[in-house]
Amino acid sequence: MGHVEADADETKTGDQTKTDGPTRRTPSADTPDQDVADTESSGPRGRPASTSRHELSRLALDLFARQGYDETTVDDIASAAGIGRRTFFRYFDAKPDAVWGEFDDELVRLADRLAEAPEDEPMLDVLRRAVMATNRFGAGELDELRQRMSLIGSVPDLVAHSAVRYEAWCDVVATFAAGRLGCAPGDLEAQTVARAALGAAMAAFSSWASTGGGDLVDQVDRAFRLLATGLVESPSPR
Amino acid sequence: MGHVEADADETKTGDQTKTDGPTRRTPSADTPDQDVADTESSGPRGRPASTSRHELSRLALDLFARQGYDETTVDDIASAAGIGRRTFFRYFDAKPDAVWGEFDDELVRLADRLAEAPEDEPMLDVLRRAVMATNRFGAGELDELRQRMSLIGSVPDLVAHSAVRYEAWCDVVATFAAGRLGCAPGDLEAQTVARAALGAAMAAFSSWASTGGGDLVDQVDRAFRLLATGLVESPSPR
DNA sequence: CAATTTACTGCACTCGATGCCAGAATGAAA
DNA sequence: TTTCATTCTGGCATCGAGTGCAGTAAATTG
Repeated sequence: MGHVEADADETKTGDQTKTDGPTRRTPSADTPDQDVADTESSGPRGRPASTSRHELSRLALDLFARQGYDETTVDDIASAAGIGRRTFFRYFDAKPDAVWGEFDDELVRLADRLAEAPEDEPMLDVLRRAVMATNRFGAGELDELRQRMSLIGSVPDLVAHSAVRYEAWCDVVATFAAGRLGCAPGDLEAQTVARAALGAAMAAFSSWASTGGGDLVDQVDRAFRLLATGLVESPSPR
Repeated sequence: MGHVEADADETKTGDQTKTDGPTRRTPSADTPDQDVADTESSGPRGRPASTSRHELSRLALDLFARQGYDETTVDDIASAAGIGRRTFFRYFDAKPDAVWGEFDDELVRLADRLAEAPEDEPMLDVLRRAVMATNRFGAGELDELRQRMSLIGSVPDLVAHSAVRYEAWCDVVATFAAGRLGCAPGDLEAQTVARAALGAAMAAFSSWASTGGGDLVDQVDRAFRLLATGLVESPSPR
């Protein structure tokens, strides 16, 4: 059970996954753009957050790179950030989450792109383009991304945790595929498409993160083209 | 006594993954076939194990089904089995491992089948048949398997842990694919094949475990055929 | 200043996991 | 029988992740 929640009625009130910080919007500690407020000068109401999710993430990543993931305790991260251990868990549900930047945001973007695609564009083309599009990063972010992906692929604890994230990704794709195929997201066809697509994306990431082999988006492109040709090298590719 | 192999510098110190019990061979507690020993009756040397991996697994599975995975502590399992908590961890590296029966054995069988396949049989056909073959279970085992897979797919902790197991599966397939494709197992092509195949297998399991939809082997068959046709329904050529 | 709102954090606790080590149960050699 | 080597057992202590609770700190508004 579990996987695909086909319905739309959102009965669950729970605050789902922590997306930003203690409440929801980053107060100002990270992004210096608070001019977008209402007409009047009205900062957020209560005590301002002492750090930000992104700040913590960067800090943690740094420690992981230096002394290893398992050798870095949450206490280490917290005290390095000048906050209490308990506060760390207000920003992240779990230690591994610090490695997954704003993954949830990317999920939403992916879903949007899939939904926007013209109906007559072949399913796998839509998927390929959408995944490519959601993985275009600026040169500045690329290094950090590579670091994240490398960790995620090598540290057992992170490999394990990644499954939960990837399953969410899968759900998005399965929902899209189900729409195209005219079946339920949980059906074999939609699930196969979704999980195979996930496989292609993971292969691209894996190969990109380990060997410095070229452009990430290009790897995604190649992996998905392989998928579309039944995993046989096509005679006349690009 | 198998291959004792005294000398030869044994660089691999780690006892790899616990495959059977405290040492390596099941003493006798579970499988009543010890006639394979030498001519003489020579039971194992030290104190006999008080239970077996399989016994513990069944017991744990039972508790999980009754009170839920998270609600069942290792202490619960241990005391239900009449052993100490510490002893549980002699049989299993971690709590989730109790749900994964003899997965490692299946991995070996898969690798064997892949290696035995004739060179001229198409790669995906070999994969499809091999996965199907390693998933034929007797009626007696099917219920337990369904229970396992259902847990693995629904309990977050188990979903997470599954990634580690599946990665081992992927490695086997990637090695095979690399041989067929003439590339390294870590290359994009082999990785894509391996992870897409894993996706197909997972989709089959998922769909089989959730909906009582028919035969497991048949689901595997269909998922892999979808893969081979570029994820396009192929009953009638377009 | 008081009230309100929001964030921080220490404390206590549960549970998974691990190292250490004494002890128990067995077969074999002396 | 005694002794020894071998192998499994399991209590104890310890660490780290994660959580509920309760109290505190900092900001805005009136």
